[in-house]
Amino acid sequence: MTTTKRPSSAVDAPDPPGRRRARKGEGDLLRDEILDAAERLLVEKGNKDSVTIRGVAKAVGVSAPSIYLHFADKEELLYETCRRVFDILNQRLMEAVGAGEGTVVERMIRAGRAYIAFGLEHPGQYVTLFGPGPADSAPLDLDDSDPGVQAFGLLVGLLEAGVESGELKSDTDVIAAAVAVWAAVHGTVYILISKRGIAEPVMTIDEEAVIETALSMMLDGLRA
Amino acid sequence: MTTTKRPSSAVDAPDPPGRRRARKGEGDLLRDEILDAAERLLVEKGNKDSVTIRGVAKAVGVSAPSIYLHFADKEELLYETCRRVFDILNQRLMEAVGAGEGTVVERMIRAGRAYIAFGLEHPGQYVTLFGPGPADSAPLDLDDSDPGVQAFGLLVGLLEAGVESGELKSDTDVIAAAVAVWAAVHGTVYILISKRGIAEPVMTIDEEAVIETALSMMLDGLRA
DNA sequence: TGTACATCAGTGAACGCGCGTTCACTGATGTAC
DNA sequence: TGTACATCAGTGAACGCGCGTTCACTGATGTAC
Repeated sequence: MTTTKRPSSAVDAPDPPGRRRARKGEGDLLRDEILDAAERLLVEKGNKDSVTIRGVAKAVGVSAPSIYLHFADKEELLYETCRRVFDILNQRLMEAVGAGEGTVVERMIRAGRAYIAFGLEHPGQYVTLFGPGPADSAPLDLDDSDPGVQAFGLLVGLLEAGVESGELKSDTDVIAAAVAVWAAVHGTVYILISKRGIAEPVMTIDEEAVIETALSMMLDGLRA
Repeated sequence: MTTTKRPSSAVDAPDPPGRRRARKGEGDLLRDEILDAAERLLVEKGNKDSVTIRGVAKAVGVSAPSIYLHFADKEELLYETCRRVFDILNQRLMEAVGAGEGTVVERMIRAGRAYIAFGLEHPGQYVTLFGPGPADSAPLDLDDSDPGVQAFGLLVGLLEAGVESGELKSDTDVIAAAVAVWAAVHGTVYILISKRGIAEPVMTIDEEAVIETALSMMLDGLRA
């Protein structure tokens, strides 16, 4: 079956060293490989600045300028990488909230758990999404298609439903509460990520217990 | 009074362009100026990597190699900068907890408020202290002199006192609860910092309302 | 008080490095005739 | 079916830049005699 005319390169060799060049219509194949590699490196380094165009190219097994065939510049590459990840998070949140009905409180717990689980599974991507952006970044003009805006809207909607149904305190400022809830789950993810491997020698942290405490704190404070 | 022999330089000119050289015993003066400048730049850039040795030197009005007269390398400079900031945070927390007695819950509220206020006042330093460290950073071996360990101990002690006095739930896992509480206040600081200037066009966030909601959520969840 | 000297704070030039990006190119792939 | 050609994916070399850090130095300050 090895009917390739290509000389010595192993036929099905893993991509990185010596990949097959894409056929004519298949330019987007490399694009996806680049995004995969960028995401992988992001997880590994846990830091936007440590992901370099040259590093991504090397990971894919391609020359650095090839990246520019698919992305205008480094910023666009990182933006697309993050967007893909964010879309997955959003999908998970929507599944958690939507699937099976239950009370608003139950749905919020499910959403919170899904959010935290996602963060702990994808620490590198998470930090990139929600970590401190470079201070010089122009205040992005968000619109409704932005996945962050969508996720936040989901949360606000949930809180509004809870207030209406009487499950949550009637005097809740839903925007402020949404930010506070987001802050609580975000903080939990963040602290657990940061402290992995740092706190270990000093104390062991029961991640499950922290998550349960955080979630129940959150809801006891909101419930009517 | 302008008895200086120095020729044209303005006598009391602001430091940056053309500072007076330190006298013999006063080498530490520059050290402090360097730390001040590093802290200032950290706040401005909000990012460790954007603070450069050359930038700090320029801000002080001194050549880059001068930095090495006072710090072994960039890492040490940044570490010392952070430590100074962390000591201030710790002091504020201890003041908040200690001054005036009150119930454990009241003291925790004061501490939480002090923590959040500190973070919002010093966003650049805060992010540097608690932001994602470089992934390659060796798992620091912390000891009891570390200000982070001290602050965490303060929180754990407070929670233990609350459990003992009956103010907090008797089955509280104090370590997990301490992490969760820390996560909540950290998350609040972090989200409010990140969203300043980003969310603005889309929605205005009432920072005070968020803080109050977060603190009360936290405590309603812990209270017996 | 005057002078020679050690000490100390700070400098200018240079190093090697990795970065993002550009440019002119190569050579395989598909298409028109 | 065979050949000439356009298109497209990808490359190698080079650019200018800012970085952390080192090195041999300068010149003011204080001290010993």
